[in-house]
Amino acid sequence: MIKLSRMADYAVVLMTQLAREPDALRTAAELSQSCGLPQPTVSKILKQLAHAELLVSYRGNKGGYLLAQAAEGITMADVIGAVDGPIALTDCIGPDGLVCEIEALCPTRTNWQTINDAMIQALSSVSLAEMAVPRMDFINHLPRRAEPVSAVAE
Amino acid sequence: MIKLSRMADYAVVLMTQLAREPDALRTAAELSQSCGLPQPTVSKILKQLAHAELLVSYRGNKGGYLLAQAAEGITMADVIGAVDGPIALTDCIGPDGLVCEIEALCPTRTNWQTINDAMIQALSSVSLAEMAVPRMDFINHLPRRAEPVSAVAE
DNA sequence: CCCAACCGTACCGAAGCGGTCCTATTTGCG
DNA sequence: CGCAAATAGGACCGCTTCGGTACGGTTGGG
Repeated sequence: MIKLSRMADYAVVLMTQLAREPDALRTAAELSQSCGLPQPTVSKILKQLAHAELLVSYRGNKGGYLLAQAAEGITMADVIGAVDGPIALTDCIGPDGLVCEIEALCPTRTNWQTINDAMIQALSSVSLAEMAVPRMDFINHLPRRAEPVSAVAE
Repeated sequence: MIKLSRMADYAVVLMTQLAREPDALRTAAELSQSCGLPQPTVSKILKQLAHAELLVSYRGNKGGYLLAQAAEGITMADVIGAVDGPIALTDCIGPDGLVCEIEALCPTRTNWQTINDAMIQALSSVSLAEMAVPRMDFINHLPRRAEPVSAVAE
C-alpha cells in the first residue's frame, strides 16, 4: 500500500494545527484535545518533532511547543522524515543487500533511486503553509504534474 | 520510512528477470534460484502477479510463467499495486476516518491527494522495460549518494 | 516549595508481514 | 494410462514492527 505510518499522519495533522497560530504556545494536552488524538501519543510525536528541530519546546510550567520556523519553510518531507526516519523505497541502498548480491539485476537500483527522488521531490514541494491553508487553488503548480493516473491497478 | 514492502520489491525483481527473456517460459523454482529468493515466496508472488494479469501462467508439466504484455506496457505502479494493493499514502481517503471527523483540519486531504498523485505519477512513469535494461554507463554518475537522513530533512 | 508541563525510557499488546506447508488440479511424457 | 512436474489456492505461524501506555525525572513559574 505504500501508505505512510499513522505516526507520520498524526505529525502532519499536529503541525498543521500548530501552523494555524504560529505564535501561540500550545501544550501537548491542548493539541491532543483539539485534534482528537490520544494524548501520550501526541506527546511522543511532538517530542520527535522538537528533536528534529521542527518545533521548539519550552519546559516547565506554562511550557509548550512552538513552530521552529515559518510554516513556509517546513515541507512534508521534513515532517515525515522527522517521525518515520529517512524516506527510501528500497533498503537496497543500505549496507548489505539480500538482492543486491546478484549483480545481474542490480542496475535496477539506479532506477529505484530515480523513483525515490521523484517521491521525495513530491513531498518536498508541499510546504506546511500550503497544508494549513484552507484549500486555495495552488494545486496546479507542482513540478511534476499530478496527472489523473487511472491505473494503479486493482 | 515509506519504504515499500519486501514483497513488492521481490515482485519487481522477478518481473525484471522475466523481462530479460520475454519469450521464455520460466518456472517458479527457476526464478527462485536465479534471483536467490525463497521458493515458496516466489511462487506466491508470481501467483499474485498472474492474478493481476501481469503474467500468464501455464499449468501442468512444462508449465511456467510468461509476461502478459510487453515490458514497455508494464509500469512500476502496476507491479506494486498487484502485490501490495492500491497505492495510497493516507487512509484518509477510505470510508471512515479517525482524523477526518475533525472538519477543521480536513482541508489537508486535498493536498494529500496532490502528493499522492505525484507519487503515483512517479511510479507510473517508469516501465518495466526501463528497469530491466542493463545500463552500463550509470555507475559513475549516481544522482545521489546513499546519504542517511539529511537528504530529506535538510 | 509545589505544581504544571516537558523529557526520556522502558514496556506491552496487537496487527501486519514475510515465510512455509499442504492439498487439489492441470498437463506433458513415457 | 499413469506418473511426474508444475501452478492454484488455501490455511497456518512466527516474528518483527508499530501504535500506544506508563513511570520516573527535570525544569521553571507562582
